[in-house]
Amino acid sequence: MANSRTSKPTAAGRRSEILTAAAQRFVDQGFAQSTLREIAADCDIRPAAIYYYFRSKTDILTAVHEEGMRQIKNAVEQALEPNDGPWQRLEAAAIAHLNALLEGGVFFQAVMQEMPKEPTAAKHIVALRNAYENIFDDLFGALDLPPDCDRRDLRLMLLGAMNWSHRWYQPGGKTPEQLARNYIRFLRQQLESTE
Amino acid sequence: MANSRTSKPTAAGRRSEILTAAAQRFVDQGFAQSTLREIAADCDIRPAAIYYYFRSKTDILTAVHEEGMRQIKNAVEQALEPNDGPWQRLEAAAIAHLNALLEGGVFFQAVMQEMPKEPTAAKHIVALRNAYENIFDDLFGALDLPPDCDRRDLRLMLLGAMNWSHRWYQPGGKTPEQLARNYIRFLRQQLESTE
DNA sequence: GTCTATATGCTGATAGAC
DNA sequence: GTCTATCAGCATATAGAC
Repeated sequence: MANSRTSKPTAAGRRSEILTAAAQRFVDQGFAQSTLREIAADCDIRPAAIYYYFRSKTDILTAVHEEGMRQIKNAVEQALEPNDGPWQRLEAAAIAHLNALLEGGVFFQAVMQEMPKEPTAAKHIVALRNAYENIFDDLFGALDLPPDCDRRDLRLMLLGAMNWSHRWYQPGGKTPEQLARNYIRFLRQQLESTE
Repeated sequence: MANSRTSKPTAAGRRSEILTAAAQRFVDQGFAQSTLREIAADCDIRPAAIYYYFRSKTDILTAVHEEGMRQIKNAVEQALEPNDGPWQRLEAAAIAHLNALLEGGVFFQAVMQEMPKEPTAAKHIVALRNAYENIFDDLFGALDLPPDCDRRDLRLMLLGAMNWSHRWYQPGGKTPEQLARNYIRFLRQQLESTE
């Protein structure tokens, strides 16, 4: 990584270099097991230099979450075609979500692994996450479903199944896209049996 | 907890007292953030005394997993009535699983939160978990499903949705039983559309 | 503005007392 | 057999150099 031997690696890209290294460590080892020393070593700087760019270790995790949520929101919104049907739109969102989680950048993967424990940071992150999940709320709201069918439970089921998949996913089997299509298909029977 | 002021609290129950305190801490704070000092304080013993009962901190986590897997296997197997239909049996297993995860003892909750990272311990735990998940493999295998329906994906979807639920679950809303019934119902349309 | 030498406290674990 | 005083090292973070 880090083709940082070009001109001045300082200042501009350094902060994002630290952020990427941290996100990778958090994904691989978890937050608590990742030390500032390791992260600094990954960036060829001294541990204490990190404190010029971030106020604390928790601050780094918070920044990782912000970047991860920004990326996934973009990815899903770009995948949505306004003229598609509601099920197609939901499927497109699910594919984008699962692709980002299983094969995308480390930031969103880090998001799904561990939240900041510190209360104020946690509250901030939860708000970001809710804003993202609202996208899925709208997508489920647009479906034509039987009245006894709890859309919230449906959404929780789909997102839960997808989010949990990064615990067992191994590249080489089904692709994220195939997996997402299947998950959607399983739920879609619900609709088709009423028509 | 710990009505340990009866006669000799030593030796016999002490190991399980440590194990329970550790499991609780792991659930509340995660493995790395939980210190032996805290666990010892919970049991009114000195930190180093733990080493009489366990070889290392990782050993404690491994023991917690073993106990958790033992408990969930028992709970699910006892919930299965041999004479019920395949969907009823699957539903009963899902209810038992989700009940244990969301309202049951701390051991199974700890299991779902964090695996041992040390390779040999991890391998051992993965084997235990596979043995448990085979129960669900059998339950899905007994269903009468369309041939193009991948049972493995179905199982992964159901277990993923359930396992993820302990990230957002708050007592007071839907009960684990209601939730499990809904998850099963969403999948079950699959069968009914073929009959 | 950018980074470093260094402090302070806490960690898991050991060697050995009762 | 049961438990404790204590170690050696690493954690994050600060005060201050360039």
